[in-house]
Amino acid sequence: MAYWLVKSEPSTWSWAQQVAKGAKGEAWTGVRNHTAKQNLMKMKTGDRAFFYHSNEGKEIVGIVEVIREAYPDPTDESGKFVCVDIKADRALSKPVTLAAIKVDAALAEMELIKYSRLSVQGVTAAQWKHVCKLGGL
DNA sequence: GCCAACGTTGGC
DNA sequence: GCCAACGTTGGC
Repeated sequence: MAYWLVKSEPSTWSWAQQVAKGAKGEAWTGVRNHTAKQNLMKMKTGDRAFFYHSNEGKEIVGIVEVIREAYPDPTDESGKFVCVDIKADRALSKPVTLAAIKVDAALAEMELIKYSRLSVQGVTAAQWKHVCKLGGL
């Protein structure tokens, strides 16, 4: 199983909205970047991803599960980009902030820090475990 | 195919 | 609100 991190501005799509969708999940649309698209294409059903709030909050707030693998993004008129369906798995009991990630040596290599603009990123197993621990899981 | 101009994202 | 990073566009 692979691990990922997806970013959203809460004003556009928040963790609370994702949770409200329940087990049915929701399409993760709107990716218009080829690097992010490549990551979406690699996602498998059952993979987990951190749900990160950009701009407001700037913290990892929960974990989602991939429930449908990449298919054409219905919101993309050009037909070039894809989306996946995800459902909320569980919330972190304590959100992990960007500030906390930045000062943690174990997380210094996270793409969140290096490529702050990339909206779909890969996370290593070691990083995943560490963030879960910080998050109180 | 190069590169300048411009737009967008997202942290501060 | 500013600015750095970086992707995209379009002229040549």
